[in-house]
This record gives sequence, C-alpha cells and structure tokens, in this order.
Amino acid sequence: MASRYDPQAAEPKWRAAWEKDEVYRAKSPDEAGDAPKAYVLEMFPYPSGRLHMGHVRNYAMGDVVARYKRAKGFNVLHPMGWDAFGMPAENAAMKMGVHPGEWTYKNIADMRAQFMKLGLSLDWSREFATCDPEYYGQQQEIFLKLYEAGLVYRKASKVNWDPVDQTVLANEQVIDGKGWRSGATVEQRELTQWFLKITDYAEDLLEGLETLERWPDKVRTMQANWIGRSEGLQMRFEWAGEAPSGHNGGIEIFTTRPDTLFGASFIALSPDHPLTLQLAEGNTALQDFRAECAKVGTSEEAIEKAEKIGLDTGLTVKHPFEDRALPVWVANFVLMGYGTGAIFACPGHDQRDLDFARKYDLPVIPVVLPSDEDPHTYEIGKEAFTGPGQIFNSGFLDGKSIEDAKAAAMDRIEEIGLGERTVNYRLRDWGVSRQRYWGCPIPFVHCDKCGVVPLPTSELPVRLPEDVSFDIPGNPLERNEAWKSCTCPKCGGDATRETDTLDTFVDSSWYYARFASEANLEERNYWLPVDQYIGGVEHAVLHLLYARFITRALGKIGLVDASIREPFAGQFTQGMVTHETYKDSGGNWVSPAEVEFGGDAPVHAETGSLITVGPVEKMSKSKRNTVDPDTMIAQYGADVARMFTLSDSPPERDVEWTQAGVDGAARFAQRVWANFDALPEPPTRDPATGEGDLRRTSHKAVAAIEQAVDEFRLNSAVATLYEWTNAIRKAADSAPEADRVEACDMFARCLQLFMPHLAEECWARLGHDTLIVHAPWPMPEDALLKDDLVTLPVQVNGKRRSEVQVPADAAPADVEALALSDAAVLAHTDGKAIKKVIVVPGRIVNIVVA
RNA sequence: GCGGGCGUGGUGAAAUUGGUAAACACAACGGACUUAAAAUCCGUCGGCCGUAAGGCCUUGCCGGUUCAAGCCCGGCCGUCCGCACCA
Repeated sequence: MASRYDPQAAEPKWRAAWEKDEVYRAKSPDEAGDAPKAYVLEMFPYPSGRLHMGHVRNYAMGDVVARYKRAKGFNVLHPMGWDAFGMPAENAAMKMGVHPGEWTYKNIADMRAQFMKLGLSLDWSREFATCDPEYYGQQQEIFLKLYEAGLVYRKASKVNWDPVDQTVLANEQVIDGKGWRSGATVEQRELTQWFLKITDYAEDLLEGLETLERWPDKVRTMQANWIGRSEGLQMRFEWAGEAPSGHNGGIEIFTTRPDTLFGASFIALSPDHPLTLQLAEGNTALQDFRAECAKVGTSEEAIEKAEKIGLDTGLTVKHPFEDRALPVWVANFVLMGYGTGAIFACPGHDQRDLDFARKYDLPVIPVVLPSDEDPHTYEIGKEAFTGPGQIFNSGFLDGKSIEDAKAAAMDRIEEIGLGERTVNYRLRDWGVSRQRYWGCPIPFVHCDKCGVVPLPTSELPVRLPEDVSFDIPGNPLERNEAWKSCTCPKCGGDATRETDTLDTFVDSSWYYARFASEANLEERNYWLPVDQYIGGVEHAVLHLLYARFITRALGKIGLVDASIREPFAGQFTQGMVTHETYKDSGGNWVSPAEVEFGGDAPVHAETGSLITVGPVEKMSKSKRNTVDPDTMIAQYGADVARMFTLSDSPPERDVEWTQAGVDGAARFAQRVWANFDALPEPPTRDPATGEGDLRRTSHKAVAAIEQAVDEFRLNSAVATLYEWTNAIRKAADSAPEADRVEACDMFARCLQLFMPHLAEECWARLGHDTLIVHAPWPMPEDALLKDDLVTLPVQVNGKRRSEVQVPADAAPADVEALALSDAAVLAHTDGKAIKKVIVVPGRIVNIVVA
C-alpha cells in the first residue's frame, strides 16, 4: 500500500536532527582546511513581528545557494540577524505604551520561531540584533575612528521639520508637504547635523562598479546615475561693476557646456547662495523672493510644475571672452547643493535657461548650428537646441564641433586664469543624524569650554537610557536630563551628551562584517567579501552604496583588510511576491483567507456578499492581499511553501502566489515520495552500470540543475526536477532497480537545495543512516551526458522537413549524404538545384535549394 | 526630460545566447478507477486548412543582416522601474 508523505510529522523531526548536529555551523578558517569559503547572505530582516511571503522567497533563494555550496564542499557561512533599530518601534511605543526595546525583542523572538520552521540552513550561533548594546557599541567605536580619519563632520543643513511631532522627517515621510503621521505642514529648518564623507569615495565607488561582474547591470547603472559624475569647467565671472563686499573674486560657476560660453546671456544664483543671502540683508524684495521660493514643496510634482521665477540683483559681471556685461539674477531653478550654486545661462541651448529668458525677456543667442540650418536665418523658438552641431557666433570657437569647442574654451579659460577643468558629482555627503530615540547614540558630548568632544572608547557603549516616555512628541533623549548630563572627557567639566542617533542605514552598512567575525580581524578577512548577497531592489542604491562606502572606510581605519574594497562580490535583486486583490461590495479590502471560490463567483466566506477581484499586486497589509507563511506551513509544510516561491517565475521577477500553484507544489512533493516509496525495501546496494535511458536522464538532469543554480535560474532548476521526477516514475517498470536507486539517490541530493525536509525523508528511505545535508553533490559521469546517437532536424530553405538519426561523432559529409537521401527531404528538393548544404554537427542540417 | 528593463499559448514561463519555438507547471477538456466524490493515473491542449498523410501561419509592429533570427542591427508602439530644475 502506497504511503503518503506527511510534512507535519517529517519536518520537525529533521529540523531537530539538524539542530542536534549543528550541521549549519560555519567552520573556522583552521577547521576548514583546504575547503574554499562561501559567504552567503540575504539582507537581514527588520523585526516587524511577522514573517511574510517576501521573506520566505528571499531566504529560500539564499538557502538554495548555501546548501549548494555546502554540498560542493565549501565552508559556508550563512548567518542571520536583525536590523532592529528604527521608527516602527517608537511608533508602537507611542501607540501602545510599550518600550521600543521590549517590543523589538519580543518581535525577534516571534520571528525567530517562525524562521526555525522554514528549515533554513542558517548558522544561528552568530545571531545579533543591531539594537544590542554590544553591536551598537562597536558601531560607536567605528564612528569615532571614522571621525579620527576625517570621514565624519558636522555642518548646518536643511531638514524637513515636523512641528507637531517635533522631529525631522525623511523626504519619503513628507506627503504633499505634510508630515505623514501628524499631518502638520512641514517646515524647512536649519539644523547642525552629522555627516559621513561618502563624497571622498565618489570616484572610487563609481570605478568599483566596473569590477562587480556578478551584480545586475540594473543596480550598477542605478548606482552610477546616483553618483552622477560629470566633467566640466569651474570658472569665475569677474565683476563688471562694483564688487559686493567679501566677493571680490567674482562669481564661481560650474558648467558642462563651456562650448556655449559665447551664448551666455545672464548669471543665475541659487536663492540659497551665500551671495544671495548677503544681498538679502536689508533688501525686502529679495527676502520676499526667497520666501516665495521656499514655499514650493520638495515633492516631485511640485518641482515639475514649479514655474521658473527670478529676481534681478542689479549686479553685472564681465563676459570672459567678449567686451560685454551679463546681469546677475537669482533664480529658483538653481540648486545650492550642486556645483557651486551658481550658473551661467545659455538660453539657446538649455531649456531651463530658455524658459527663464523668455519669461524675463533676456537675450537668446544661438551658438550651436544644427547641420540642416542656415546660420543667417537660424533662430531659437520655444525649444532650446541641445543636439550636435557646429559652433557659430562664437569668435575663436567658430566652426568647431561641440567637443573641440569645449576643449578650446576650457584651455582658454585656464590660460587666462579664470578657472579650471573639474569633475562634479551628484552624490552628496551622507547625513546620518536622526532626532530619535531608537537608534545608535552618537558618542560625542557638547562641552561649553571644549566644544564637540569625542568620547574615549573606554566609555563605550553609550547605552540608550531605559527610562523614557513617548507620551509627548519629540526625541525622548532630548528631555532626559539624567542621561544627557555627563562630564567632558577633555576638561572634566559639565557637558551634555549628543542626543542625535544614527540613521539605521549605518547599522546595516557593516553588519555583514560583524557576522564574519565579532572582533577577530583575520577571520573577518577570511570570510569577506560576501560571495552571494540577495535582497530586494528597493535597496539597489542607498543600502548597497552605503555598504560599499563603509567597507572602504573600514579598510582605511584598519577594521578590514584594505584590499577588500567591495563587500558583496555577487549581488542578486529578487522580485516580490504578489497576489490578487479582493474588495467587498462596500469597497473594503478583503483578505484571500476570507474569500470563497467554490461557486460561480467569489463570495465573502462570512457574509456571502459578492467579491470583486482586483489586480495582482505586491502583498501588503494595506491591501490585505497577504498570505500568512505560518498558515501555509501548517497546511502544506515549509518545503512546499519554499518550493512554490521559487518554482513559477525567474528569481528576479515577481511571482504571483496562487492557491493552484501551491497545490501543484504539494502534489509534486507527493509524486517525489511515491517514486521513493515504490523502491523495494531495503533497496539494492548494487551500483548502477551501463547506459540505460534512466541513467542518461539522471546524469543529464544533475548537470542541468548544476548549471541552472550556478546561473541563478532557480525556476529552470525546479523544472528539471519536475521532469526528472516524471522520468523516474515512467521508468519504474522498465529500468533496472540499481538504475532507479541511483536516480533516486542523485535526485534526493539535488532536491535537498529546495525541499530539505522531504529530501532527508527520501534519503532515509534509501537506507542511509546519515543526514543528506552531509552528502556531497552528485557527480554526473561524462559518458552518460553525451548521446551516441543524435537526432538532427533537417531543414530545406530554413524550414524543418525531416530529421535524421546519426552517430554523435558522424562526419559532416556522411550527415549531409544521409540528409540528402531522406525521403521527406527529397520531396522538397526533387528536381531543384542544391546550392548549399550547411551541417552544424550535433545541431542541425540546412539544405539550400534554388 | 534622462537612464534602464520587459513584450513568447487561456495563464506563470522555457529555449544550452544565432540552430527543431512553447520544456516544466497551472487552468481547461476527454478517459480510467469509484455507488459517488476526493485523491491518483492515462490522454488532448498556439492558430488556420485537411478524414488523413501533410501543408500554411505564429515570439508587440515595420524593415534589415544571415543558409538560419524569440535572440543580432535600424525604426516604431506598448508597458514597468529608477532618477529628475544636477547646469
């Protein structure tokens, strides 16, 4: 009587066995001997309290890689921890009156229990949370060392300030100019904030992208765009009239189009330019203008729709090449944060400048002539010309191409000492100050006598105080006098602690190094870089860029080997898990668990009211289209849930969670078990010999799976497993027992990557008393990978007409002769002149006839 | 506006990177087993013509290169993502 596989009974049993043997513990470099290392890491989770299907997919992918590497003899590090600081804990504190720490550690415990049920090959011995004082203490030490190394500084900067919550908001937390929680109109405030000097590494981070061959091009492109390198000229326009005090040298501008200098018609300053600020003193018109500019929101739409506005300062500067003066305006479209905060405007060849010039009736001088235009009649209309052409109206640049003119103009500017070639980056320094409680305290004190003073490492960690309240808005650290007051390490006098905490991106920018080793540098250098990193695209820029920066910075301060420039040698961005959405007749979101599909149309299980099926979207709480992993594991087992998230779509694409698909994966598990169950008990120990079909199929399948996993085509690997399963079943009556046992043995080892519990059960059924996690990857025999006979399609004029069976090593001439004599081929070639015959050995034959 | 990706059956998708398009799975349909259902198993399953053998068409659209194009090149269309007043 055939038995069924029962995941509920089998899964806990095998997990207990793995745990007992500590099978997933990474070996130390000494223990590992000659085995090469493989560091497999998925982006560590935020402890929200519940696992979701996105986690299951993410960690299932990493687990395939980790198990594969382990089977291939690598010493594998596959750790897990918690990205545990951040706003949600404070929000929970405000809402429910629970301490953020208590809330966080409770969530970690809950999620760890859920993780355990997934049967992932994780080394839990290295677990930590970023909110552990041991972790953030080390982070404070790093911060101090970065400070000594000149990579940390303070400066005043504009922030989004929520006046009700008394806190700084990230741009994403500002919706239509209002705070996302309080709904209050957000103000722009100047605060002195801590910064990390990521711009020191702009060029290095850009160049490093070239070396990251195992990263998706998309992510590399996004980072390159984010860094935003542009080459150009930084130059000075000297005053034509009287110089404003303190600005005798003139106005510094940056341009990438020095070729259009002869088309300059005005200079524009940012409303936040130091000169603008100076001029605004005692100038109400300019003050009003600056206030007007500040009103325009920071949102994308606001910027897009924002009209260009400006104000003439009355000042004038000299053109560098011609005897004429240019007016100096203040314009809202000039950003203080890029270049020098001032530009020269060439309305003919820049759309923004043109819009502005038309509005304020400033001159428009075309200097680049499109190839199909006449220099005497060419005029600029409503659109600036930014294409290629020949320079004209431009003195010594006339007749040159844009590129040549750029070079010539820059040469001349350098000669006359007005400026020089420079490179500008879009990348800004990383503001890491957060006016929040639940984060890593910045280890500095403020002393009236000594200023801002770093704490000595002996005083680390600076722990977060426990006695805090969240009943009033603002930063609890700010009003915790007992915690704030301290002594200055320099003068011994009274001082106040820094109350800003670090951006949580700092926590996650070095955790992979901490997993590699808590303190042992040698071990850290042994494991780094991460060989395969896996996570969502949402971190394609910030997290991955910060980590790349911090790795370089850790090299500079001696906390990792300086030759390790990149933290992640291989990187993979996985797609999301999506699901249909449902709404009831009242337009409320309904969760899939509440919908009944039995009848003609889906209805609400409780009320019986009709359900409208909406588009497939990312699983989210707000749309209630989530499926709870725990429920799935209880019903189908972890293996099935994991398998399904990998089976239906390529890993980088979204996968739609469907009931039917899960049922399919569950059926697969039963079919697999049926194949093992059908073997005699105990199965033969005779080795498989010969070149039977099943043997060929099996050995080829192993090779196919190996290649698919190497190339991260996990869905293809799964498809091969399915095919192989069918082949084993079909051969049940025909193949020799030894061949079937061999097939099942190899199959189980491959299955282990995807469905480890089932694989153990199968392994035991084969009579092994060891664990399959210790079994090496199967070695396919070369002889079985190649067929003796191959079937070649035969085309006539590119259309498939027949096929011929030939020995794999047949001479092309023989293949050609055979193909030409084939009856079905002759029907199409009869009476026609054969012009050419192409034989691609092992592939195809194509006969070209007139 | 700039940058990047994607477009293949009813559906999710394969296609060793130029060599038999649609593997594998889902759904659907037919059949077997069953009193019945579930489960399981067997079969059909891109379109058109044909009783059949077979033929013609088919990878968003148009064109090109090639003995041969889903894949390469040029031009469109659609769609998704990232950045965005970056000088």
